[in-house]
Amino acid sequence: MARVKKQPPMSKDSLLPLLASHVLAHGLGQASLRPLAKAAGTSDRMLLYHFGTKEALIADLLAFLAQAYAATLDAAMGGERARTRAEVIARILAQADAPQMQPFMALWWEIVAGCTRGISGYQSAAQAMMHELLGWLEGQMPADDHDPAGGARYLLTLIEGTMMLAAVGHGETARAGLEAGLLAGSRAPS
Amino acid sequence: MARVKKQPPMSKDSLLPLLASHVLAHGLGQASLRPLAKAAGTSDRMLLYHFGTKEALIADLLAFLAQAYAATLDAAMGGERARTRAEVIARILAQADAPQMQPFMALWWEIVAGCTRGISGYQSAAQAMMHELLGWLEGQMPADDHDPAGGARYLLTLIEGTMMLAAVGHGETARAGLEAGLLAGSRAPS
DNA sequence: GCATTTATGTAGCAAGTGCTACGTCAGCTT
DNA sequence: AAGCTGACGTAGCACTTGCTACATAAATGC
Repeated sequence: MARVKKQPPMSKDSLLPLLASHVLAHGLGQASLRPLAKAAGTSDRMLLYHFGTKEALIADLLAFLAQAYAATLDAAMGGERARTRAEVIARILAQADAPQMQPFMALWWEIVAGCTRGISGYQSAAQAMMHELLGWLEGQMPADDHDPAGGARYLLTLIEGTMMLAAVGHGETARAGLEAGLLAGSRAPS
Repeated sequence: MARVKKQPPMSKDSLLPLLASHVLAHGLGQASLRPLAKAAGTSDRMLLYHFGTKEALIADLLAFLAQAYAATLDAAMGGERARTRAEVIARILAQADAPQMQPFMALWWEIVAGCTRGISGYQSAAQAMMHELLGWLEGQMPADDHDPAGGARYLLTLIEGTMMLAAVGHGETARAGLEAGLLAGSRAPS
C-alpha cells in the first residue's frame, strides 16, 4: 500500500518561510491567521499551536524577515568599491529599485508605521534591519573617504528619505534633490 | 414644551473634524465604522449614508487631514529666515518633534504604507502633504542660498530620512549623519 | 504492553467587520 | 390634506477575527 507520505512534522522553521512569502506578497496589516495558514498549508489551529499567539507569530515572523532581508542584502553586495559618495548612493538606489527588493520595501513602511504605534516586535525588527543596512553601507564607502562612519550615516539618511519620497510618488523630487545637493556638494564649490 | 434642539443636520463637513481627530488619536489602520461613528456621535449607518462607502469616507478623510496638516504647518511657519541650510533643518526637526505634530507623524507612516499598496486616496493625500511641505521649505531657505529650489528638495530628502530613522529608534544615527554630512559639507572642506 | 506526550483535525464561540432592509418622523411642495 | 423626500434609528446579515474545547492518532518512554 502506498502510505500517505508523512512530511517531517512541521515546525516553526518549516513554516516561517511560507508565512514570510505570503506576508511579503500580501502585506503585514492584512495578515490574519486563516489566510496565513492556508498559505502555509495548515490550519489556524496549528499556527497557534506552534507559535502560541498571533502576536508571537508576528514577532517571530519579523525576526525571520529581518534575517531574510540581511541575506538578500548580502547577496546583492558584490562588486568592488565605489569611488565617490554619489556613486555609493546611485548603486544602492539601483539595488533598492530591483524587483526582488520591492516586497521588502512595501513591507518596510508597514513596519515603520507599526513602530510609531509602539509594538515591540516591530521596533526591534526595524532596528535590526537598519543596523544591517548601516553596516553594509559602511563597507561600501569609498576607500579614500574621510569619516566613513559619519558618511555612512549621512548617506543612510539620504537613502531612506529618497525611498520614502519615491514611495509616495515624489521620486523625482528626491532625485532632483540628490542632484542639487550631493553633486553640487561633492564638486569643489569654487 | 422644550423642543429637542435640532442641531444643524450633520453633514460631511461637520463630521470630518471629529473623524479626523479620532483617526489622529487611534490610527488609520484600526479605524472601523462603528468606532468612528461613536467618536463622531452617530451610527455607522449615518456614516455610510453621508459618505456612501468606507473607502470614500477614508478618501475624504485623508483629503481633510492633508488640509489640516497644511494649516498646522502654516501656523508653525512664523519667524524670520534661517541663515544656513543646517539652521533650516534644525528648525524643521524641532517643529516635527513638537507634540502637536506627533499624531500627524504617526499617521504619516500609515499613509506611506498605504501608498505602496496602491490605494488611490492615500497616494494623492501623501503627494499633497509633500507638496505643501516642499513649498514651505522653499520659503524657508536662506536668502543667500544659491539654488533654493534644488536645496529645498535636498533638505526635504534629508528631513524625511531623519524622520524615518527617528520613527524606528535610530534617531541618533540620523543626527550623527546630519552632523557629519551637513556641517562638514557647509564648512569649507579645505 | 501501556501510559504519556506530541501533533493534528473538526467545531465552534464571542466579538467585530462593512453594509442593507426597513421603518419613522420632520419638513416641504402642491 | 396628501404625497414626497431627506435625515435618522433599529435590526440584522453574512462574513472574518483570534482563540478554545474536544477528540484522536501517532510517537515515545518505561
